[in-house]
Amino acid sequence: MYTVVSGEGSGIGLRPVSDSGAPAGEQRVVAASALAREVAADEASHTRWAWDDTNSWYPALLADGVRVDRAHDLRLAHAVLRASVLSARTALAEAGPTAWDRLAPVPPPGGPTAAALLRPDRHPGSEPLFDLGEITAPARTDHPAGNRRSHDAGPGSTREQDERRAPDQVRGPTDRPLAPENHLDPAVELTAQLLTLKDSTDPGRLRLLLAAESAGALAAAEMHHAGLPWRGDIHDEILTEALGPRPRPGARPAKLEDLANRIRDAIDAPPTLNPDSHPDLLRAMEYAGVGARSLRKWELEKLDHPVIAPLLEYKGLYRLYTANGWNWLDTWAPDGRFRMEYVVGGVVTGRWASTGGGALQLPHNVRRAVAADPGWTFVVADAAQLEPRVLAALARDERMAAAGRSKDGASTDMYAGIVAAGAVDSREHAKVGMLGAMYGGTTGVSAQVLPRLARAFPQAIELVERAARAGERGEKVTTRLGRSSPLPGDSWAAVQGSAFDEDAGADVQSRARSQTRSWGRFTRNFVVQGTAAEWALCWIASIRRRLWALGEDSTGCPPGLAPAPFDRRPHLVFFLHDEVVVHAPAALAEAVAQEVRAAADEAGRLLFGDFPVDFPLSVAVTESYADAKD
DNA sequence: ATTGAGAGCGCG
DNA sequence: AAAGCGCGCTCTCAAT
Repeated sequence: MYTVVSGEGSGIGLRPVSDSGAPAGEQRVVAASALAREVAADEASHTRWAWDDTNSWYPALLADGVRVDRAHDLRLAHAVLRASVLSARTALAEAGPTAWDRLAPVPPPGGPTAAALLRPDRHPGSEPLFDLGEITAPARTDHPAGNRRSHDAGPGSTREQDERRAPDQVRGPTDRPLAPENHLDPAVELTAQLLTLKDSTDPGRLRLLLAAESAGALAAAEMHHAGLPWRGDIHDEILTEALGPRPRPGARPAKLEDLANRIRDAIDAPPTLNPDSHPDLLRAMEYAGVGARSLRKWELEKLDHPVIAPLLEYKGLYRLYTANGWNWLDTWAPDGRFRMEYVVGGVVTGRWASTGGGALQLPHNVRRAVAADPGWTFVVADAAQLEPRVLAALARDERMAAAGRSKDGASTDMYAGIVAAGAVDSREHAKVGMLGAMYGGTTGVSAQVLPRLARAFPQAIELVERAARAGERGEKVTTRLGRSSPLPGDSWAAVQGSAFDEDAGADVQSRARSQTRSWGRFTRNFVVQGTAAEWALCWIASIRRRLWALGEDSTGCPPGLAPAPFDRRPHLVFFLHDEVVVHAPAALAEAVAQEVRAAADEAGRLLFGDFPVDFPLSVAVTESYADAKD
């Protein structure tokens, strides 16, 4: 059973819809102020809440202390169903783009991103659907961004990326308003999606994917609501220790100023030289005979010159200061919680992205500021070698899966297992070899050991090779649960075509070839990264359900600093691709660790049934995120 | 003033 | 050791 939630004039409509998509009762309209109470009452019926965008509705419910168990996020589901090859021959996929294709993700309320949108103060979610078009948060586009770095960006690559953007992508507020007929009813859309599932070639997998994606949206909203416990005083301590006291606006911190002077001295540069200006610094270094052709850290490290040491130190501290300095602290964690803004499904592969705050790039050197509340603790868990294990299971490569299983209490390190299986000589070779196989590496050690891996694990290697070849032909590839890759844009085909012209120059042909291989590397990686993302979604979906159930028994716990409804409950506070942080009453830590492990097993079964693949975790119970060694 | 690029680094 | 996947952020600088 579903309950469709929608804005209806001054109130909010709640419409029961059956699992087959048929209306299952009259819509009732309730006042916005009564929504939380109504939803809480209906949770007992275990309904699945269907709404346009989780962030339009759920934050307000959480603010009222109401947690929901299941949801169906129509925007996210629509995107999956439109692209999946499993639903390619359905009405929803074959029709033209609708308003649902134009929706940009709604940012979490109350954060810097939402504030930047200058929205008039309204009750969130009480507006009709088409108003969502005002959101200016950048929608993720369909390109794999394989050409973003300069060294492999051929001429015109930027233009190509723009052309790859589908014409129906959401744009900013200057975009023309959607026509009234495009203002679609969420109940109508839900019915269409349920029919699409039924007509798809694998309803089971797609249903699971949509449920996992929506559960992810719930988890992301909950993590934003709860926030990551953040000790501003510790953060300040880290910064002051590294940089000196906080400088007045416009000034460099003392340590940076110091290092800047040492850099200038070492290369005889004038005091006016700004080390933040790459062209100026590089020119001055060239004049001093340093011999650097770029300012990349790993290239500088190879050089021997008095300027190198202070320059490397400067770069490190500069990074800390600009990306995660006092400014960041003021903006993103002013009140003891870092409220990260995840963008569920924000990456083409299905991984999450984030906007503002850099939640997915939290550097290790500030993680000490992530400290549990008094009486509480963190359970930090990460999946060991997730992607190669996913590949083994995806390919049903029994020998590779066996290399990842622990025997007789032996190591659960899959790379060690690959060595033990006699495939390669060292753990390092196993690691770079597998990474190369999954990323499409063509040089160095990675390429050297690939043939040995292919001999030992022919099924796994064949799977990624086939994905690469499909991409090179311009075809879609699909993950375990049915998320399909985008097609390359029009300009891709144009370049391919022009390479076949009689008078095609060598440069045109080589550009076409390089573009072909680049897309092949993208699709090669898509199946693995995308399926790993699905495993992770199932994992956190299971975790959040288990944690809630665990909390039922802990009502004796004294309330913590965590906001309701999590004040007495262990809850997720951080997610990073293959890693989670749970904030839990200290007394529940061991129970939480057990549930997190059970959730990983459950995720493996959901994706791969009884195929014998293990997903071992490394789990740490700790007061500080920094102490969780990974 | 604002915008877009390139460079570089953070994370998985 | 520095190529091969996916991202976001912040800086400078040139163009608008």
